[in-house]
Order: sequence, then structure tokens, then C-alpha cells
Amino acid sequence: MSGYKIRNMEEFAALSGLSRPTVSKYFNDPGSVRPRTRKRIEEALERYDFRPNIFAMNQNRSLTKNVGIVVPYLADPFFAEIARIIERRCIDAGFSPVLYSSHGEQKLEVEILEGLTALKPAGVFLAPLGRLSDRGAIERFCRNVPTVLFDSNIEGMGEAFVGSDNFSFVQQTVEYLCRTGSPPCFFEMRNPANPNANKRRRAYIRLMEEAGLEPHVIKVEGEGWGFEEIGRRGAHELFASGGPATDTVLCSNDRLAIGFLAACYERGLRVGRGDGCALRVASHDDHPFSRFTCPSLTTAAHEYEAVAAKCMETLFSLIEAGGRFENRMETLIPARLILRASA
Amino acid sequence: MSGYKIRNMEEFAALSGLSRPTVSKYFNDPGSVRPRTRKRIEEALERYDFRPNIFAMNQNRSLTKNVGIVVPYLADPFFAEIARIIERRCIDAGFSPVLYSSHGEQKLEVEILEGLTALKPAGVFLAPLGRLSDRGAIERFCRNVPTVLFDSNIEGMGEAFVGSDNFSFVQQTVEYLCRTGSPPCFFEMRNPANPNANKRRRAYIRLMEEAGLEPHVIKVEGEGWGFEEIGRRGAHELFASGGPATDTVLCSNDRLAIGFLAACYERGLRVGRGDGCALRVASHDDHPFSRFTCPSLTTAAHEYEAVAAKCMETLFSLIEAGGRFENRMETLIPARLILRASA
DNA sequence: AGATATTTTTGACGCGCGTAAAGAAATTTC
DNA sequence: GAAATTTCTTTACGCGCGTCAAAAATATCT
Repeated sequence: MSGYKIRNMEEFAALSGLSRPTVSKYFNDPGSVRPRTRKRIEEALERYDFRPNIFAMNQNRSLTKNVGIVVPYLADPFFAEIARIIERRCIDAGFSPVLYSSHGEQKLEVEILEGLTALKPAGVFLAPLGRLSDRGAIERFCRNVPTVLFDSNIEGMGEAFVGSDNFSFVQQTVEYLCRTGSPPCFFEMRNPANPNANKRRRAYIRLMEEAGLEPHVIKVEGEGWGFEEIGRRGAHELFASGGPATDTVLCSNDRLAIGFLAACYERGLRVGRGDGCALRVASHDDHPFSRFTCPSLTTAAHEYEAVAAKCMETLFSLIEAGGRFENRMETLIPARLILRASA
Repeated sequence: MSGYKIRNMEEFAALSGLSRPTVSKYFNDPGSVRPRTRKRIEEALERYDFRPNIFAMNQNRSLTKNVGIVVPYLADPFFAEIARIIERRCIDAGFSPVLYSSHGEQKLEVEILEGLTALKPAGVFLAPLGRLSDRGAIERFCRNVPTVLFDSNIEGMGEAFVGSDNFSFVQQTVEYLCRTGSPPCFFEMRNPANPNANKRRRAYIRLMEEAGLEPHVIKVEGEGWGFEEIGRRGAHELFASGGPATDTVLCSNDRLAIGFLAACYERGLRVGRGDGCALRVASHDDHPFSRFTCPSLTTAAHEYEAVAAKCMETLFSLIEAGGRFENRMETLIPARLILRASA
């Protein structure tokens, strides 16, 4: 590679022995020029290492190759994981993904969406905060930018939603727990920000009632994103005031369960399904760390890859369709039960 | 806010009763126009909701307000956490942070740096892959973009490095462990990608020798970013072949320790410092989950906020200095020992 | 009030590229 | 080998804003 620095496409075109419009055409779609021309450009590219100016490119295009990925809280490994997979797939598909975290704050989510609009993205994957989201701001955003919601559904927002089928999650854990021992209580936060939590509680209650069993919902106090600590404290309070109604606890999500297990350990309560175990604990999400809890956590797993694949597929067809679907598309992906030691 | 959509700054300036250059001046520095003029612009801003076109703005500026944050693996909660704090501070300082994860791959790290160059960022925070990094590519990048390395130091690269003082980390854990029980073995990966691991091993050996004790380094096999699983498997192999030389194990980092603790639990080995405990385990990093392990993990903590603050401060002075320091600046921040139940 | 300093306006050019039209050149077709 | 087709070149304009110089307007000071 020559050390010479090229200033612009004009200069690069001259060095390739071609005209600028032809080179411009190549960069927009390498397949749109004659093979021999393409080869000449790519040879020059090897020699001179030129890249068209992104800002100038995007300025004159109504649509860019940018794709936004917005999650509510990136320090939550669940979102880090799903974002990682989606990001990877965007890159492989030739897009420029830009990753944002709302850090759990409404104001930041709104600002991110506003800033994202200015990037004229081809599309956006948005996992909204949920209860804390500014519905007006999200609606406004979705009108301007082709958006696929994921993880948390907000009725009517965006052209599509891809997420997990919460009913399937709870159905599998409840069915398994009832079949192999006493029916579970349900352990959750009192005011969950994430709408999935509500769906899971309702699924639990419905499934218990359908089985002729009495549902027990344990609600613990706590705000914010420190779920493990909320679960830990809640568990201690629960045990201090007599403990759960049965010896089986189903947590709304793995992060609460991680805290719950920590509290059990601190109290010397052995968790698991064998002899000498005081109680069973199961949960939902298959958090990346749930196989390293003590004991390892029985949980209903998200199909991370399947969710990511469906997200991509949905956004592509949305872009093809010009940014609008006739009917809002909802895809719910069922869970996969993972049996480990805790239940 | 009026529903009318403004096309460009020209139009917005006209609606504010001002000229475009004045408005342009305002957007570059709101304090550079007369207070009354500023008020007029901001009132118009309330009414019409105009934002200058990012692409056009950046095209004509030699330097943007973009700041890149590159971490080796965002699904690692340690990096998610440090990235979160840095990102937050960038936003508060009026910059536009863009977050990238190398996903543990050299090729991706190089591509990110190349793409980042095109964004003409005011500066970049780079936590390199370490051993897997393409040194040539990073060097080239650092020549073009004011870069502050963090977490992993690579000698001579970038204008500055901000990280944790590995010697201080190990010093504190070793001192504590030796003072309160038998001296520790050191548990680590055989081929760590991250240079901090090597510094920690050397610190351990040196500290043990200085104390007249024999160092024992246990090296476990494993590649990639699944540290917990590597630690878990390594621990099982260790116990299967006779166990550690002493009843105290110091892990190179918390993620290995999380796996180690999982293995101990699976083997029915009680960890902690009380009676009836088979061994003590300590570690380094204060991983966000280390307080929820069973037992909770005694560890040397990064001063996350201090590291982030120093990163910001360093980059600011680097930008002020025109992107070059006379001498490469290295800041090492000492650890804070956190005593929990595991040792 | 007049002189001086500061701020704003006017007008103009440039950034690097997208894109369109018309003609030239190369390629394919019969 | 000529006609039809495809591809490329030339020329030119536009995108939205940064930035500069000179002139005009406004504010500050004595």
C-alpha cells in the first residue's frame, strides 16, 4: 500500500483512470459496474487505501446504511448479549450498527431517539424502557424511522415487534415444577418497569388456576436496575416473615433469582431438588451467568439467536416494504426449558 | 411546538429573524452570541424544533464532537460497566459517544478503528484486545486520532494510558490473605489475552518471594471469553488432581473466580473463612456480580468512577493539547480491597 | 454626543459526494 | 460489419453547513 494520502473521490478516480461518477457508482453498489472496471477500482483501492467521506455520502442520500440498536440498559448482560448478536448480524449484512443504551432513564431514551433520527438510519431496533418510556416520543420516532421493537412490546408502536413468548416461558417452568414437586410461588418486583414481567405474572396466575391450584404471588419492593440486590433483599424479608407458601419458588427473571439464591446461601438454605434441599428455585431468561449460580439455575431460555435472526429478517422486509407494513407484525418466540441443579 | 418542519439552517435563521452565520455560530458555541440573540434563537428553537444536519456539520469541521469508546467484549459486565460510566460522562460533557465492541476478534477491532477514523472523532477511548490486537493497525490509528488507552496497556501506543494498578490489586489481596490465613495459590488462564493478567501473576510471584513464601501458580487451559466456564472446568481438574497446594486460592480475575466458586459448590466444598470451610477464595476486579456469588466474593475493586473520571480528564487535556502529549502519560489507579464472605 | 468596541449581516466560496442528462466509447447482437 | 445495447465520461447542479472578509448595525464608554 502506497503511503500517499488521497483527499477525495475525484483524486482517487483520476488515479484509477476512471471518472468520479463511475467510482461513486461502485461505492454505492460494487456490482453495478462492469467487472473489469470493478477490478480496476479494487486494485487502486489496494494501492491507495481510499475511503469515501461518510459525512458527505450520507448528506446526499435520503437513506443511509446506518442501523440503530437501542437497549434500555447495556450493563445488563441479557441486553449486552442480545445486542451483541444483533450487532454482529448487522455487520455481516453490510450495515453500520450503532449501539445505544438508555441507561434506564427516560430522558436519555428520548435524546437517543432524537439523535438517531438525525442519522437517517435505514432502520432501528428498539428495546424500549417499558413503563418508563415516553410514549409520545417513541410514537413520533416510529413515524419517522422504520423501527422494529424487541424485547418489550408497546402496543401499537413501531411497525413490528419481535420478542419472546412470555406465556410459553411460564408455561414450561410451571408445568415442569408442578410435575416434579410442589407447585411454585411466583417471586417478582412490585412495580416492574418491563412489561414482560406483567405478562409472566398473568401467565403464572392463569396456569395455576387452570390446574386447579392456588397462585401465590410474592411482590418485593425496589426500584431501578439492581435486580440482584432487590431479589436478595426481598428473599431475606420473605424468609424473615415466614418464608414462601410452598417449597418451590419461580422467579420472574434470572437476575432476581441470582439475588434470591444469594440470600438462600447466606441463610444456609440448600436449594435444589435432591434430599436435604430446603427449596427449589427456577426462573426465566437464561441469563449468561445463570449456569454459574450456586446451584446452577433451572430456567426458561430465550432463543437468543432465533430472536436476533427474526429481528434482522423483520427489519429487512420492513426496509424493502419502504418502511411501512400494512399490519403491525408481531413475532413471539417460545422458550426452551433448561434443567439445571436449582429445581 | 409548531408542527411545521424546517428544512435547513437558512430557513430557521429567517424564522428567528437572524442570519445563517449567526445561527451557525450559536450552534458551535451558544455563548458566543449576544445574550439577546441567544434568547431569540432559543425561543425559535422551542417553537420549531430544528436540529442542524449532523452530516453537513461534520463534513466541514476538521474535528467533530464525536468520541469513540471501544471495548474488547461488551458482553463482559466489567466492560459494560466501565463503558457505561464513560459514556455517561461524555454525554454530560456535550460529546456524542459512539460505543463499539470488538467482540474478541482482531479483524473486528481493526475494522472498528478504520471506521472510527472516518468519523473524525475528537478523541477515542480504546480498551484493546491485548495479545490479539493488531499492533500495526492500532499504531496507525493512534497516529491519526487522539487516543487514550484504558484497561489494557500496550507499551508506546496512544498518547496516554489510564488503568488500574495491577500491583496494588495483588498486593492488597495477597497481604490480606497472608495476614489472615495460609498464603494463597494463584489461579489463572494459561494464555491470557489481557496483559493485566501477566502483570498480576508477576506481582503475585514477587510479593510471595519478598515475603519469603513459595509462589504456586495454577494455570488452566482455555481460549476465548468464556472465563467462568474456563474457571469452573479448571477448578474441577485441579481438585481431581489433588487440589491446590494451600487452602487459599487467589484468582486472577472475578470471572474466573465465579467459575471456581461454581465448581466448589458442585463438589460440596464450602468456601469462606469460618469453621467448616474447606478453602478461601479471593480475586480481583469487583465484577458487578461478585457480591452475589455464593459465598460473596472478597476482591480487589477497580475504582470504576475514578478510572472513568481520569479517562475523561486525560482525553480533554489531550484534545486541548492538540492531540499530542510531549510524553506518553500513564495513570495507574490503585485498588480498593472489598472484604466479603469468600475469604 | 461622539468615538470606540463589539456583534451581526451580507455575500461568497468551499467541503466531498449524490445524481441527472447527454454524448462518447465499448461491448454485444444478429 | 453495422446496429443495438450497455457502460462510461463529461458537465453541471445541489445538499446543508463552515468560514471568511467587508460592511452595517448595535452596544459601551467617556
